[in-house]
Amino acid sequence: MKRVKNSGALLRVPPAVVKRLAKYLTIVLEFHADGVDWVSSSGLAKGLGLTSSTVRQDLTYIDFYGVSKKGYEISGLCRVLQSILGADAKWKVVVAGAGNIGSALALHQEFARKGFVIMGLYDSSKRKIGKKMGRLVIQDIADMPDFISKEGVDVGIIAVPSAAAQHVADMMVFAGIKGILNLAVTHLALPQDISVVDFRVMSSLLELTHLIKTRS
Amino acid sequence: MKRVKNSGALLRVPPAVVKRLAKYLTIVLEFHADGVDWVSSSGLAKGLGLTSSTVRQDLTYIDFYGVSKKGYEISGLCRVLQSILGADAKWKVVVAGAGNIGSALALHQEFARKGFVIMGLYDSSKRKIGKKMGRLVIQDIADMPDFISKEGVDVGIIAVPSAAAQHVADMMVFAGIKGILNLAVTHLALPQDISVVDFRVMSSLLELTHLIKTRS
DNA sequence: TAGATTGTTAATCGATTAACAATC
DNA sequence: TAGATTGTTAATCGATTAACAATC
Repeated sequence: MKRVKNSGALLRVPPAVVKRLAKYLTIVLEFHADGVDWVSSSGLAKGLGLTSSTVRQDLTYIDFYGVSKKGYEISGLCRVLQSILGADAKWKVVVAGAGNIGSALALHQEFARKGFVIMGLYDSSKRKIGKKMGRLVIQDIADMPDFISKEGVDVGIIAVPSAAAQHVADMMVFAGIKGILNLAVTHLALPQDISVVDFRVMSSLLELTHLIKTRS
Repeated sequence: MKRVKNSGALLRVPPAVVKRLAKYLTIVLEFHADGVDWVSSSGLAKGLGLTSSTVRQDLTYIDFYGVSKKGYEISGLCRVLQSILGADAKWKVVVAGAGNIGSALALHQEFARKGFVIMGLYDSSKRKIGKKMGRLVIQDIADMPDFISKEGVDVGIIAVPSAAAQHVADMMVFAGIKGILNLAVTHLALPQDISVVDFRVMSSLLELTHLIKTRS
């Protein structure tokens, strides 16, 4: 068992692995909270519905080593996973679209606990602007770009209707946003250096109904 | 160009393809609403950030044929995609967990428009039970299983805290649910014949922050 | 006809799994 | 020590892309 993985490079983590690293982090945080100190690759696998081989292969991409016969030390694993995912930093976030889902995310307690600070909630509807949502007041979306630039907001969550999504994304990018979580069904055409992750409940539901129709 | 694809079997659609079929459906419905009649594989690819080769390969799995030089006839493509995804049927849905996100999904207009009928919204908090959310009244989660069985509910959306998720899922399965959309961070251990799709905003956000940290 | 676009095959690329020496 | 579990390699499996004859 050599002390250097992948010739020490730790460069690009494959997309499929990144998706799972977030799962490892959540389960390992739970173990940590429960006072568990060590976990094996098969323990992680069982908790997440994976194979132990996949787990060990995945952990190959992070700068952390297990111990023969004991497994992985949980607090260290937490720290390294948080670091690689950026979960050890504070992220400034704005939400565009104060409909049911946008408002729910803006109020979502989990975000604050995990270092995502919701700085603003925006909408274009005169009827909504000025309304209080928890500790936030819904702002005019026309004021969003200045706020993003001035505060150095990192992440924009797009929860506006499909037809407005590209325009809102363009506003965010122009104002200097670094990444976008896109809840709208529209595909966003954006510059290469802007990170985008799509998050669509309707797509997931249709994936589910297809599975149901074809069983298993 | 033969008239039969994949020796006419049209059996299993690979998971990666299923995920994209939902995207094809949304964009094709938009085109349809805009009065467009035909779309080429490169037109679809451009709108979704894919290659035309991927699009043609994907459409190989559905029982629908394009026409040389014209592309794909949109209304027919809609119909076949809806059929394979189950979007042409009505689905009975319950939501467990009346927090911000559960309530937002229960009120989400898009669901009703797409054939997903929210039949009930459940919570275990005495403080919430009885409260009105739009046209729904929050019910005691203890009454959920009977309702699922009696009404033949197809899909359960789990939006309860992590610690309760497995228990709620077990209740749903016992009552005869067919599929679960899991918003909780916990991995659900369930029988093989129950379909599960995970849908986690925190995972997507961490995927995004990792991307931001590593640029591109 | 000429040109655009399909469906399909084959090649490439990436992800997962199996196997096992190293090791604590 | 004996046994459990790691990290790594190689084999398998699945997904994407490239190329092109068929065709309208």
